[in-house]
Amino acid sequence: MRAYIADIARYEGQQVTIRGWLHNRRSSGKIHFLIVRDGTGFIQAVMSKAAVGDEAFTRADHLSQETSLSVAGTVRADARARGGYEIDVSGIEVHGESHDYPVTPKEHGVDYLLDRRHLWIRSERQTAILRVRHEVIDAVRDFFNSRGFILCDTPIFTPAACEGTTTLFPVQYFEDTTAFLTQSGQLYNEANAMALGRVYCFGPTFRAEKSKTRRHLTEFWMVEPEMAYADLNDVIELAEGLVASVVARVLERRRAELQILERDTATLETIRVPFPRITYDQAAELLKDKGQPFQYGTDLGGGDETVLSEHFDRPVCITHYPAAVKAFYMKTDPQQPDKALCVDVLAPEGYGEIIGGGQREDDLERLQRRIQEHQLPQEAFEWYLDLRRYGTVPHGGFGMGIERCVSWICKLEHVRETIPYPRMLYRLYP
RNA sequence: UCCUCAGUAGCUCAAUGGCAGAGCAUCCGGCUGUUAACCGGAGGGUUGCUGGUUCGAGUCCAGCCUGAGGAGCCA
Repeated sequence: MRAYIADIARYEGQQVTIRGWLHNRRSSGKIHFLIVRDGTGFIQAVMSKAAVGDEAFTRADHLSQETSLSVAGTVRADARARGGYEIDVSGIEVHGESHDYPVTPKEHGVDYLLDRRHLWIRSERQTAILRVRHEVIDAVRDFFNSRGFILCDTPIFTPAACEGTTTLFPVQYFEDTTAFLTQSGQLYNEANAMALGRVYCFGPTFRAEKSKTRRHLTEFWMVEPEMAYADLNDVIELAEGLVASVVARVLERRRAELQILERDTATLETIRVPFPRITYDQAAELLKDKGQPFQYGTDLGGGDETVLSEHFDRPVCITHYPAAVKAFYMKTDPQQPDKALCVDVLAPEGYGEIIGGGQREDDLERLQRRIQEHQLPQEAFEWYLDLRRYGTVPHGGFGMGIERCVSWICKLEHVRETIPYPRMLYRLYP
């Protein structure tokens, strides 16, 4: 009977066949220990000479790492085994040999591994991360779907910049114009929200920033909800609910993966809404108290975010940034016109920004003025301005970076391990 | 674009300006409970590239290439 390793407990005492790959092998004269993986997990298959005979035993002498094979045998509970079960082998069928597999059980450098990312993802650690990624994405979808949000995806090819063209990838294909790869679904999302009320888009995003840091990718995935008839407080509550829900879901369903990653889950268990909220001004005070060199009026830098996110034991919401450092579509605060009705959510443990969003400018004239101030071509935004011409309402939303979120939940050193094939400055292969 | 660091066997790394080394991987042999198994043996090198200093350069100097970390910018 075909069985998956993840379900192996169900088959105790039964004869099963596992179809997978050889992860590692240890041998002595009359016994082979074969670590087999099938994508759902790892299990040790024990092959003794007495049980399978000399010929079959000798044929297994040279099975090498990542040989694809089917292993038939009896499932046996064993306290010595990781996972609690082993398979006593009765027979092996090899499907494809594998010689000199490049990713050995020993250490490798990052560059070496990234050049072999298509093989690296077979490793226990990488499969654990990719399962957490799957769970995060699944939890995000469930969160919005269960709250009545409609998935309404936005285009990848866009005619103009969301916030200027300097960090966009140009595409030469369309007649008489240069297209760009999207850096946010934001503007289209606003149109969708005026049609469907509460919407979200979820897709790849492209940033042509010359960023070389552990929190940047040139191609990453972002989920962006947008709500009609919503103010900044509604946006913050939605963001808090999403983050808490995603963390709870991963703790509920992917504890084994977090354990493989040696992730201390204590700091994740405590995450409950509401999150602490501070204004930009309070953040500036806090940075000053902590001796962080910080120029009031500028955006928070990576180091500033690290200091702030280490100060709180859960994600922290930072609101009311200076309008000057935020995008043109951010609504300014009527109480203090130099500040924007925006929110960034910083993940704890030094991970920094995972969410950015806020309330959008819903007044036609103020929005036109902002477009001029940012020296953007108004004709490219006429359709966007229509949203203010035909039944404008207060509305808002945010974007959450999936890779940064996964990186924090798994407590990784670098976001490049959170996506199957990372795209970075100087990294396009494989 | 700028700053810092790195590049030596298939991989991870050593080597005071003086014979190019180890562990793992591979191959051969041994071992019936191993957990990155272990023990013995063998093969494996244009020290990133170009030039310079020197009796002698993996090592010092200059330039270049490739990568990593960070800055700016951002999710």
